[in-house]
Amino acid sequence: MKTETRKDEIIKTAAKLFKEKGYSAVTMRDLASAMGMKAASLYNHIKSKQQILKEIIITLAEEFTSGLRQIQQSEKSNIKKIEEVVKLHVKIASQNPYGMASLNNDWMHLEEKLDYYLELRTNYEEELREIIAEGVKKGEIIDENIEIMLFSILTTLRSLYSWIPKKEYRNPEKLSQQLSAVLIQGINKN
Amino acid sequence: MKTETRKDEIIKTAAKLFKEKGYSAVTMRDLASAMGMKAASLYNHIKSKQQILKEIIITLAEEFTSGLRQIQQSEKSNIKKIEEVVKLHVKIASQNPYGMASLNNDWMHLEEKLDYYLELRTNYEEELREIIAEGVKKGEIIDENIEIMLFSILTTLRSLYSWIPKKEYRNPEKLSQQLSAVLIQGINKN
DNA sequence: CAATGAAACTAACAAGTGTTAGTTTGTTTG
DNA sequence: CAAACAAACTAACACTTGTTAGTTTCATTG
Repeated sequence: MKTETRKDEIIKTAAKLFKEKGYSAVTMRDLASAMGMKAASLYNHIKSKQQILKEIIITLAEEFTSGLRQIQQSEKSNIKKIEEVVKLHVKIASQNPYGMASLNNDWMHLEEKLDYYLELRTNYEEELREIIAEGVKKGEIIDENIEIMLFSILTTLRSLYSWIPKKEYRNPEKLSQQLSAVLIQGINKN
Repeated sequence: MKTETRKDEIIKTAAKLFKEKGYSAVTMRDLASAMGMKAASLYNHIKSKQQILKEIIITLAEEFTSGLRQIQQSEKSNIKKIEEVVKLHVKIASQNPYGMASLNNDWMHLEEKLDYYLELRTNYEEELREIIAEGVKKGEIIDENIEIMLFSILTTLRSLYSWIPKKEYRNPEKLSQQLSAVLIQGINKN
């Protein structure tokens, strides 16, 4: 684990600002001012505003993708896999709630990397859908509309970033467990 | 029901654009071009860009507030009240998915009306919390963490606008019922 | 000590921003 | 027909945007 570079600090600060006002509403002068420097100085460390967004979003999207792949390959029940997915989201959202806001709200402002992002996102949804479908087939999960179960779970997990900052939710283990309870009771037969 | 004015058309078009790129990224020239006119001509009908956002968001927020108040005042069980809340969200999101995107993603760009919006939002959450708490007390709802149940339900309902446009979900009655099933099985004791 | 390099600066740019003023066009109405 | 009106237009404004070029500052290193 290397020490944090100036570039890392800029990206972290940018993520915080993006969360508050959104990518488009944050100017390079806003960002510079939050860093205690002039806008032009930012360009000693980063290539463009666009690159900052790209690094925030793509890094996170790839974390989700590789996290889910690992869960998928494990030999657990499908219900257990969903519990692991909950843990994955809680973990990533706890580590980087600001970045998660950009991922959720500003992905459409990706330019060159937009297609790549959408591919990751689509694959992620498809793999999670697969887990649920498998669970239904094996009788672990109730036979309710799969799309609705998928999106109910996913949208709840996706908005975690917005309430994780509240102090009640600072303990990731406890949060994951309670969240799993609420989300899974709803789809767990018996 | 009056016929749609030019102003209404502008607001509707704006909502569509705001959904795609967010309030800050949409310029008055973008909006004008989507309306087939020049930017300056918009000002014959609206006062400012800010006013468009305000009308979109505040109208919707007040619809939610008055909808929930009616549910609150009815003499139903708390589980039934939650089912009504689901219906309310499905109904509003079906009628105006574009506006809902602005409500969810661009409320922070409200200026004078920001405090009023936050008040409505806080009250809404508080009343829903009350319904859940009441349900727990009366044994209708499992004794799990109330905040987690609240936010799990609310965030799912809040993102309805993003998947309602898909054709599988165009039937509000069916969607409400399936959604209630998934969300409520999770908190319904027995 | 001289040279290097990281990290800040000032000044400026071309393009785009929301908005205003004043004008034109064409339809409706007294 | 004249007057009034809705709804578009052109031209321009003051300001903000992301970014580049070139320069200065100062601690580290050969």
